[in-house]
Amino acid sequence: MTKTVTSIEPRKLPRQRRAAATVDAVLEASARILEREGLPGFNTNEIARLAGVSIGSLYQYFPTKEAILAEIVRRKRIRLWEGLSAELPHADSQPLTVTIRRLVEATLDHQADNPGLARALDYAYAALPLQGETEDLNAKIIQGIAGILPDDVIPDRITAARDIVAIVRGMVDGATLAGSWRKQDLAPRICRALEGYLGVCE
Amino acid sequence: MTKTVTSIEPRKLPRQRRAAATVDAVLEASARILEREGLPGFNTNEIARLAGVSIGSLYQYFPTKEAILAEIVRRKRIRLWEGLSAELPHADSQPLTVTIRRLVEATLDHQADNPGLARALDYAYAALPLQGETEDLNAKIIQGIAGILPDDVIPDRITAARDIVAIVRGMVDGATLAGSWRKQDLAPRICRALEGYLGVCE
Amino acid sequence: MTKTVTSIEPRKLPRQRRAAATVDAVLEASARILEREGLPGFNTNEIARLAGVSIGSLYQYFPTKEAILAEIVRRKRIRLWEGLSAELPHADSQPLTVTIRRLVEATLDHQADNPGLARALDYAYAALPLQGETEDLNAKIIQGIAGILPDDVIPDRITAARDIVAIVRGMVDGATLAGSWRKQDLAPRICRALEGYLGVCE
Amino acid sequence: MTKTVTSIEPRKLPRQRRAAATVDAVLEASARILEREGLPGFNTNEIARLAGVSIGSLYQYFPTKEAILAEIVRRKRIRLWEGLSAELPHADSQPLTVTIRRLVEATLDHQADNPGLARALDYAYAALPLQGETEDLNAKIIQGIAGILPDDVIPDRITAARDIVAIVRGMVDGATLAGSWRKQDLAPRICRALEGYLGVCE
DNA sequence: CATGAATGAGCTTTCATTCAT
DNA sequence: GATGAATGAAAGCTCATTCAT
Repeated sequence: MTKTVTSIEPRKLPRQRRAAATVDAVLEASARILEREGLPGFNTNEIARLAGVSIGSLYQYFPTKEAILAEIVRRKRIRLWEGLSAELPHADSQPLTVTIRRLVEATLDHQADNPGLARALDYAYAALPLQGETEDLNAKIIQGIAGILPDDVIPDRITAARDIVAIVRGMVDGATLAGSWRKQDLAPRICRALEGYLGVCE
Repeated sequence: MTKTVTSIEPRKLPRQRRAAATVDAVLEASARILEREGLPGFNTNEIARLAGVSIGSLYQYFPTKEAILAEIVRRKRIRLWEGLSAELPHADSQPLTVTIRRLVEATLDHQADNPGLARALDYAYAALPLQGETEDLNAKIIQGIAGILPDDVIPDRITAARDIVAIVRGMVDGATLAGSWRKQDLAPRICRALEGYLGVCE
Repeated sequence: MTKTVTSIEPRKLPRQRRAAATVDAVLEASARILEREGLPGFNTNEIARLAGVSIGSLYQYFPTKEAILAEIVRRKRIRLWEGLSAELPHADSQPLTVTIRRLVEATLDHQADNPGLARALDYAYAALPLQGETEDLNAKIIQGIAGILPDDVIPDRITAARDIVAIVRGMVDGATLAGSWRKQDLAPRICRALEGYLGVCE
Repeated sequence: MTKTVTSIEPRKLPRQRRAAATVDAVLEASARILEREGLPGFNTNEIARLAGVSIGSLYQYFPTKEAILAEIVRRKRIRLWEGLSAELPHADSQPLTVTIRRLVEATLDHQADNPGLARALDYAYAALPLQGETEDLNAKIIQGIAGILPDDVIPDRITAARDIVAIVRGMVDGATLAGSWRKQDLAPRICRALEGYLGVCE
């Protein structure tokens, strides 16, 4: 009758510790499935099964399966932002290339845990009507990167920041797809591309 | 994903013109759906409807829905390879940066028609048990690019070629996601990154 | 992605005879279930099972279970209107009480086949976002009845027509609920109420 | 519908005031939901939420959701009977039409508070394995009405009483469905029908 | 007693695929 | 060959009810 508008926001916050464990289990199982099976294998029954949780419990906390996806993205973004923002304050006191390298390494550290996951999320991401906080985090990341760029050389720093993110994402996804990678191999290659893009190759 | 292995090859070659038209209609409809709705909206009933073809006819030419995807990828790769291979012969007689720019522009021309499609295919691609010809084309593209790289500066030319493809892919996808792009804006940015990566910034 | 707005209209018209049989089977099974189990027992799995049809076939023709309900209502209304409209032309040439009696009898004939069904439909009816044709039929029925009422005595003929329908409906539902009824018993009682309402008791 | 027979009686009498408040809150919330969403929206989780009571508490006092429904019906019947029985003693000392009018007005007063509720209850009513007290009240109401009917004119006073109830119910439901109504408009129309039915139009 | 997390049967609906016409 | 009706496994999700805390 009165069709409730299904949002993508988590349904209710877990008040008891037991509930938080359930939510975590669901998210972890989801991430694993996403990584192993990709988007096509991402279904709530399988998630619940792997999480060792009843399907009903899953839906206590997430109104739709997209909401699970959105929460994974949100949590990932939070952690990525934590990693990046730790580096930004030092940008003033060191050469740009060093800051860049630090940011790339932070990103690779962040991806290293579950490399396949990022690809699936990157793709799913676009399809999601992304909610406030995650969008804010994205903006923050872009702004943060834009902030370290020298405004005398870079005409449009926001576009540049977006390009930087795109380059890193593209290269990490590519490397992941081709097999596995080690930070010490991949990071320098990414940095070369970024430095070239920024015109700071010496 | 883990499914019973069915051939992904097109079921039978369309000998008659009518049949070829059917196949084309299916592929075009599929591409449109993929572009508009992404992988989740990609279903055979809808494809048949949009193609103006009965579902039965669709299955005359494609044994599974993955086969449709594979054929789209195959055709796209063919065209991309056509675009790229036309530039490669001139690589010897011109500076590397010129060749790079030509290749980037050829790629952007190729993507310009249906910008959203590439993202979906890139993602779907990995899930597919890729068949011979398409894999060959991928290899050819990588080899072709590797071939123009100076082997005195680049230690591992195959990896470099892969990175180049990844950078281009990443930046085009990023630009597509952010909105629309114009070749004359995007190409120089991509080239800067590539040149930096290759260490040829002057 | 693009959530198709689910209407209540039948999904596609059956083109082959086989398909029409499927649709009829679904509607018949639905009516039987509605009659026997009421609204709570009205579920698509049970309907398909009783209809001897796969659940998929059911959804080929009806986008939602409400659409089935709507179609049942629509078909019932058509038949009721057929029954009533056959009597209306004679209204001029006979006393009002005779016309009333004829209409009541036509209604009882119409209800006699599946007495329980009407109650469920009457209730479900209100919850349905009723579509054009059925609403039109309702209006026609009200208008038709209003048309036979003497406008010199009845101030608001539309309200009167609605009251008449309500009285008949109420008494038939009541009689059905109390057990079973015979037309020759029930019709005179209904007519007495209607005549009293219209002020034509002699 | 065909279910394992569970008692429908309230689970335990609320001895403390707090408990009575819980029961009342549940019943009020249920009524509101029933009125706004109808039978399909009537679910215990939602009821508990709207009542501001935990689902566990709800099940302390009502063994099943049907029990809630039954209790609502029971309380409504009690109040209706209170309204009606206040009028019955005067039946001897006044004309039948006056008594009828009084009873109709009492009924309308009773319905006025929550007009939509009655329809849902009337329908749900039939599905319920009605328990002793409510059935008694129904009988009392019928008997009470039958008692005021002149046995010289009305052959079967029980049937007549049932018809009267059915007419009133039908007309009130109809008026409610058509929009809202005012007692001073609706009561006379109902009375006309009843008087006609009873053959007391002057 | 109250709470609310958890359960899972069961409902609605989709969609890849087959097969009679 | 083409058609589209039919299929049914499987996915998404709800909700009555229980039970540990």
